[in-house]
Amino acid sequence: MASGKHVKEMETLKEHLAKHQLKFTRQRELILGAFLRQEHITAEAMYHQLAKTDPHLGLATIYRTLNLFCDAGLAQARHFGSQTQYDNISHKGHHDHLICTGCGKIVEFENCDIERLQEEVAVRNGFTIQTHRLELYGLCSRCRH
Amino acid sequence: MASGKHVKEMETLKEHLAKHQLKFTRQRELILGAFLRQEHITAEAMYHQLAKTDPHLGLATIYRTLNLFCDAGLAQARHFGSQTQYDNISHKGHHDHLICTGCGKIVEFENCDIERLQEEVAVRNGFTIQTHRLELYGLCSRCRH
DNA sequence: ATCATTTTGAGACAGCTTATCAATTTCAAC
DNA sequence: GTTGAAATTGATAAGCTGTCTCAAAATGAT
Repeated sequence: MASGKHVKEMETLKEHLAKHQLKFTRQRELILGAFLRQEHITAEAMYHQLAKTDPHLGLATIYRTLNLFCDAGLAQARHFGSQTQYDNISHKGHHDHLICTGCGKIVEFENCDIERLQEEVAVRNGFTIQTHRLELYGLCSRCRH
Repeated sequence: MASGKHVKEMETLKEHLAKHQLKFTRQRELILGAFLRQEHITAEAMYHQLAKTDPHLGLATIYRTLNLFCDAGLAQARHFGSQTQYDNISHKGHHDHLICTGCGKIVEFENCDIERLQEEVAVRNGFTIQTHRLELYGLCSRCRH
């Protein structure tokens, strides 16, 4: 099928399936391919996205499969607002947000020093970080008057 | 009423109410008092807690009021699992969270260095920080096996 | 090809949160 | 202190996400 792009992840999935007596299906292959193209996505969004090419792919199957990816260590569920975001673990370059409470403007940033300190905090508490979320709320220069 | 314990927060609430043509009610005062005694709580938990002394306080009112506190900057909503936790902002400065994606355990921490770096990022982008949210997701020592 | 086992799809169902609306409360103006 | 427009409340209905159910289909070892 589709090029040798996501071979490593496909292998990870197959290993997980084998280890748990689960089967490799057309749907699981399809959903993994679509998932790996995203940085993060909701089940609903993927449902609509895949409906174009696969109208009969059920929403329940997508939920089940994304949760399977979490078990296999390929994805990570994050609850955001009222929905669950499934983050692509293999996708690096995490970006954090500065959010203006006045006008809603969002500025993305990255800061290695902060990430390093986060790692220290985690280790000190016996945690292994998978992902994180950092949002700074405040007023941008325009809104501060 | 209840001692001069949460005067500052009560003032913050009253200012917010005045600014938005909202009214100061018995329920809002009651819920704020109960809320400030917690570090974080769910609407459901507060409902049961307050039911002992106020059996006719509606769940919808608690949700509405906790969301109001978020608008007023007294609370911050955090979605975990299928529920929403309302964090008490005023509680000892600001605490961030280490969240175990395996068992749901939450460890709170504070780190001045991270806060300082956040401030730097904000200044560099012309922002004045009002509050922030930092959540580290990963596996705790037990769940890592 | 056979067949036990797993998976799928569609919809029913369940948990958490918000919307609805008549009755009540607040509060500013008398 | 009354009055009355506007906001709030409580009870419940409705909405949204996500999971469960189960008959039909697909998988994969033999």
